[in-house]
Amino acid sequence: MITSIVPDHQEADSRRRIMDVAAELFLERGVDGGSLRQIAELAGMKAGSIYYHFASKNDLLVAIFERGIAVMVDAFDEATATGAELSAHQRLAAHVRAHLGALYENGPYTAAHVTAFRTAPPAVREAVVPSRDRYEAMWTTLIAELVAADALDAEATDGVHRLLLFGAMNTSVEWFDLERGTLDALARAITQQFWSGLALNPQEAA
Amino acid sequence: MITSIVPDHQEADSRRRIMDVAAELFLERGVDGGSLRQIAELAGMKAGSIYYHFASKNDLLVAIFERGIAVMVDAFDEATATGAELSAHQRLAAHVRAHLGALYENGPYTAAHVTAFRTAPPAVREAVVPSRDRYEAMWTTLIAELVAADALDAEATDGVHRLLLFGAMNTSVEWFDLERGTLDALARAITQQFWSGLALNPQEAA
DNA sequence: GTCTATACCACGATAGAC
DNA sequence: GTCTATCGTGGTATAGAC
Repeated sequence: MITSIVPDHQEADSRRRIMDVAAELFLERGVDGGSLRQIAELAGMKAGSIYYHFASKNDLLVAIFERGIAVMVDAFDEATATGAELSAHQRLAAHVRAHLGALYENGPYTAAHVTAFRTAPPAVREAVVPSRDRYEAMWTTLIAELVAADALDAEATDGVHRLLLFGAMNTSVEWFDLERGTLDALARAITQQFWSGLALNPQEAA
Repeated sequence: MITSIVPDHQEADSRRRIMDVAAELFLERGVDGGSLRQIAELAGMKAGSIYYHFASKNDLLVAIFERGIAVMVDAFDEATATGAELSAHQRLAAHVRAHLGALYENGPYTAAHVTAFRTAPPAVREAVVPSRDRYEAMWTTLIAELVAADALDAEATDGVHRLLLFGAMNTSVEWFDLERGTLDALARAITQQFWSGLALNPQEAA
């Protein structure tokens, strides 16, 4: 095992370890349910030491939520970045899959953000709102493009259907288990429900 | 104004008032964010007095969640009870509207259950699981009937699509505002998305 | 049925040694 | 960078007067 030559990475490592265990705890027990004492214990230190890395619990929350949003944004960008020519349906499917990947395949940050945000202190919520809005705008743009390409009903542009899609994707953290199903299958189910619904004879919808 | 003849309803009234303000508080701030001191103040009494009506905060939580589930169950039953002959699409629409009614038109109980359940203590969650399961079973049966009537894709019977529908309906408490939109319109949007999707040319879905 | 008073504990946060 | 020790606050819950 080779020891790094640069001075020492303890600070960055510890900061990250705190965030990792804290995000997991907030995801499971909520903002108020996860205490700094528990976080410290899981991170292998004492509660007071956390304050070397974060000025307050609120600061730690903001850092975690911002990271959760950054993970979503990165996933969105990567889904777009495939050089291939994609159909409208394929584009939507790729972004749904990417969002689910952010929720389940890149640490607990996005899932913690989605579940714990609503009970965070107002100051924390306000701090991350701009980043949240930026991610939502990416989806608004995507859906507008699909509508403009004559792929989707213009009704989708009013935002409600985007929010319903978010609801379906995000609430999956309450019941989806990676060990009992694949993300690809879940993404297909969500995309299908959004795209063409489940009716055998859709025209029945008077 | 006539005063009741029976001894006095103070106990039942106070108990209900505590539950009302507590449900609202749990809905807004989460289980740990709503303290018995705040609840007592909103209910017009002191914290210690709550213990005359509930043995513990957990007991209060269970009572609130159970009531939230009962409100959903009642709404479901009433949606079914219309004597009229309904098409499959109309039946689904009626039940979606009823579920939204439980979330928004019958007090904060169902909304509190939907948002605060996940961070409640394990003992509380376990206590209400049977009631939750009973409500979910009602939906499972409904969807199975729609599938059997050749109205829905058999895929809907695996449960995933029911959970996605729940996610779309329940997450609306995060963004839907009764003063800026009607429940009827929201119910139509959700039903349409579930039933026939948003694609103009669904067959594109390869 | 509600009050006052209080026990006991866990919380977030700070100060200063090492 | 982490520790120990501690402060002040606010949490749930209980006892007993009224």
